[in-house]
Amino acid sequence: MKELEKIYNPKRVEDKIYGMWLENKYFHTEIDKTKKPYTIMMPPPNITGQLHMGHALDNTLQDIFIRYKRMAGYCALWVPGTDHASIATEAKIVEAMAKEGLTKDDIGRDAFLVRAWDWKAKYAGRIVEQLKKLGVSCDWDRERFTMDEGCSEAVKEVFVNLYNKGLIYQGERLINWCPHCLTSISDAEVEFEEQDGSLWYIRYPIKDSDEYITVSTTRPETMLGDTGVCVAPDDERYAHLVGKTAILPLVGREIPIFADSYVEKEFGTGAVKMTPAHDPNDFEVGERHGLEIIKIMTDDAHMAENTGKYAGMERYAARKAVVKDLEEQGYLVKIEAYKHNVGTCYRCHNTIEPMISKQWFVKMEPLAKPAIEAVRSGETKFVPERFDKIFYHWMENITDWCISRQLWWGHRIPAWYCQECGEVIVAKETPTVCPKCGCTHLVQDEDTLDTWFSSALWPFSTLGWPNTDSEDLKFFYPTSTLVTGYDIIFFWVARMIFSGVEHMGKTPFDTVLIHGIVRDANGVKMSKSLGNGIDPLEVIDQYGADALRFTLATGSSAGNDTRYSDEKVKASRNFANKLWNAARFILMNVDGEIPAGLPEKLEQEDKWILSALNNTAKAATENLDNFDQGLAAQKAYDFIWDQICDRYIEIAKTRLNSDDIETKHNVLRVLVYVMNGALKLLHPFMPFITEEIYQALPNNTGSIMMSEWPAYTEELNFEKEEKSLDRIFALAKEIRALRAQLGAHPTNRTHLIIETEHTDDFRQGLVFVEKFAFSKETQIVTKFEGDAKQYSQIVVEGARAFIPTGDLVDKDKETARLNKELAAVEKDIKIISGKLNNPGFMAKAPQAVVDQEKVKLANAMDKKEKILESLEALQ
RNA sequence: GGGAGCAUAGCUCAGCUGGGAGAGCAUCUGCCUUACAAGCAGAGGGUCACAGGUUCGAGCCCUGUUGUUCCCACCA
Repeated sequence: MKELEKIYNPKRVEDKIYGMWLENKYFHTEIDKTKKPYTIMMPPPNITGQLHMGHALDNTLQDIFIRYKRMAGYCALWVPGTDHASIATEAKIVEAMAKEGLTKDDIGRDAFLVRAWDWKAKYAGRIVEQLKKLGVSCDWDRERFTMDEGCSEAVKEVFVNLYNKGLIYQGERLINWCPHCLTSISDAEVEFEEQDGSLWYIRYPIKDSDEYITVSTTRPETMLGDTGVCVAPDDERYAHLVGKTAILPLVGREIPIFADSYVEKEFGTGAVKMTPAHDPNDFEVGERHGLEIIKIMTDDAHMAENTGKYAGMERYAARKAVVKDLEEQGYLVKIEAYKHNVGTCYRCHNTIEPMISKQWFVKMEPLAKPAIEAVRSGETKFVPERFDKIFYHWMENITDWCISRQLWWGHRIPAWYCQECGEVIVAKETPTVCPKCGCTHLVQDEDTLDTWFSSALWPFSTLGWPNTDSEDLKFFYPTSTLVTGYDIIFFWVARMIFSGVEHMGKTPFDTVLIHGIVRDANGVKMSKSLGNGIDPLEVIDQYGADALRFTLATGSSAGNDTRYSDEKVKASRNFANKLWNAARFILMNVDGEIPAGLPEKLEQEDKWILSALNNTAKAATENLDNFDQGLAAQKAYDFIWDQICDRYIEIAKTRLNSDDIETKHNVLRVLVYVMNGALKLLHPFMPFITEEIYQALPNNTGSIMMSEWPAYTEELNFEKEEKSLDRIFALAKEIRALRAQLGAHPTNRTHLIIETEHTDDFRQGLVFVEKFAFSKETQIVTKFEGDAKQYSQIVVEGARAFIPTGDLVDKDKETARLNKELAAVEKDIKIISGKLNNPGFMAKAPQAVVDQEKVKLANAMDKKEKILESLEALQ
């Protein structure tokens, strides 16, 4: 006999088991052409990151599917890795350097990169270790990093490729500039925030006239860069001014007044100041009308030297100063309070500054089109489906992607400039001579690429691309399932899809499983700044990884947010403990060797539980195939708790107490078989405890994670036994309810007569009828012949039970109970006969439904009659 | 301005292609029934947001309304 602790202790078990899995290389996958591939690429966490609930959810889901598929016979590969996260990491390093009183410029690019790689070495491992605590079964031997050699090779290949096709270009355009991170960012990286601002009305004098034209703006300081005033073409108020010249106050610059349909007459004064260097719309209008572009701000959002007395002022200080001067000089007409949206940097949340700047861009339209087509054709499916709309909308309205970043940490742009002739050379290998002028004065572009540029290639760069001969690439690409949150559909999912289509000719995954975000118990998004985040590692420490995983898996459904609460984890922890004790019970009864496999002779209750397991396996498998992991987990939970623990184990006790060794062994063998099946169904959700128990059960060899998934089999389908046992349970349940209402103590065992056509079934189940119904000297008859007046009666489908009233106590309570039952059954009868008397129902409802209703009615009538009998007997 | 999700028991949520509303937690009652009190046996509790419609039949399908969350756009 094996003694297990009374309370399951995940801490004792989890690290030990994870180590065992690693040691045995169970996570490692090699190509096995006898199997079908099932591939998942882990969304690489940032190396600066700490494991948070979002990671826990995302990786739990992936682990569930990869473990399921591995057991179900697929060649299951899960590739992990980390992302260099250029902007986030660089910010952290700069921050750390600031504490030493150093800046990037102080130490220079090379020394900075040394620090960055040190950082990577130190912190990439941290999040990996944290992931392991969750129990993830990814192939760590294949762990990748977005800046490792292979990924870097892929980045260069793609850049050169797209450049040669004219899909990457360099241009002077208006971009989003983050004055804090000191880099450009893409449109997708701008987050708009509603802010209380003002609308300033400023009048600009018209040249050679006493007239003014009044403009309105939310950013008065940008007037220093104004190069025009625009009005609506059909605006009669200003028609006479179009073509004239305005004089820019404070600056004195002469700027044209012109018309463009961009302007809406109704807003403000209907006249708009144009600052093409600092406003995206103005830039576009300016391009149409050939406006001069005057950049008036520095990279750190201070006023540039060309702004005269304002030069060097921070942008908001300059705003104040400009407004003050305008007011003093009589140009300020009025100020209105105004709510508007302000773009902020998604990393640091500082207000971005639109600026004209020379950057590298990816031309999106030619890439977006085939990607849209691929998804439309069903090559990649979103789960839930509705997310394809978000994808389409974004892809259909996509703007060119600004990919250059003024950062040092990242993939340096493979472009060189000839210092002699100005030639631009884009190449994978560092060029030594200028192909145009032959000189050797070549300088590489200082900028690096958007971090998402490399993650866009993740599904194939991790499989060996650009080496197209890679066997891994051929076997595992396209991957199967991408599991990720809806918050990065634009940043990542869409870009992986068009990259896959462009470079591989195939979308990178079969299915994109989208999940929501994890909120706190109050439904508030967990965030660092709010401090309401819950550390998964602490939860694991307290309740175990299995409990956390189970909570996340059951609490979330595709596309929806989920709330985390300790109560839920506690419930999962309790479930783990329940399972533990069920296993403990089995092991307590194992004394020495028992034969492996199922016994030849199965009792009806054995068939019942085996059939239930069989059905559970079928249903749970279907759920997993539909990505309804929560439903699958729930089914395993219900099966273990309700069927195994509450019923079968109770039933088994009688045979376990038998002196006959074969009787005892037979039931043990069924118990072990059923427990094994249940453990397997639960394993993807609770890998640790299922492994621990699996290893302890007799005759099990190897690891549960490499065992075979329980598939449905006709051999274990026993409908008759299921029905028969369900009838017994139903009857016992009613008897218990009666007893509870009458306040019968468990020690007060009653006599019981069961009237049924299924006498054999009940006789076979007699011992556990008595156990569940707290009866004694139970008789089973086909026809009750006693005096009904002396008995309480319980009626279920196919059986009726008689308990001598003398054995129980309270007549009034029982009368009340029966009256209540009577009312319920009468209500049923009314509803059902209503249906059956409805000609429409009889004519149009399917025959099966009609038959079902007829059976229900007959049962209900029968029950009513018997209740009336019982009531009468009580009087 | 455009779009999407959600609204079911006190709380958190299930509810498959329409066929008499479920779970966990919480509450109440009774139990230390020798695997488990992190447990066992019971009980109470819901006009499935509202209003129409389709249907023999609607939590589920359609239309509208309200509330709520989110995404996109960004009129200076």
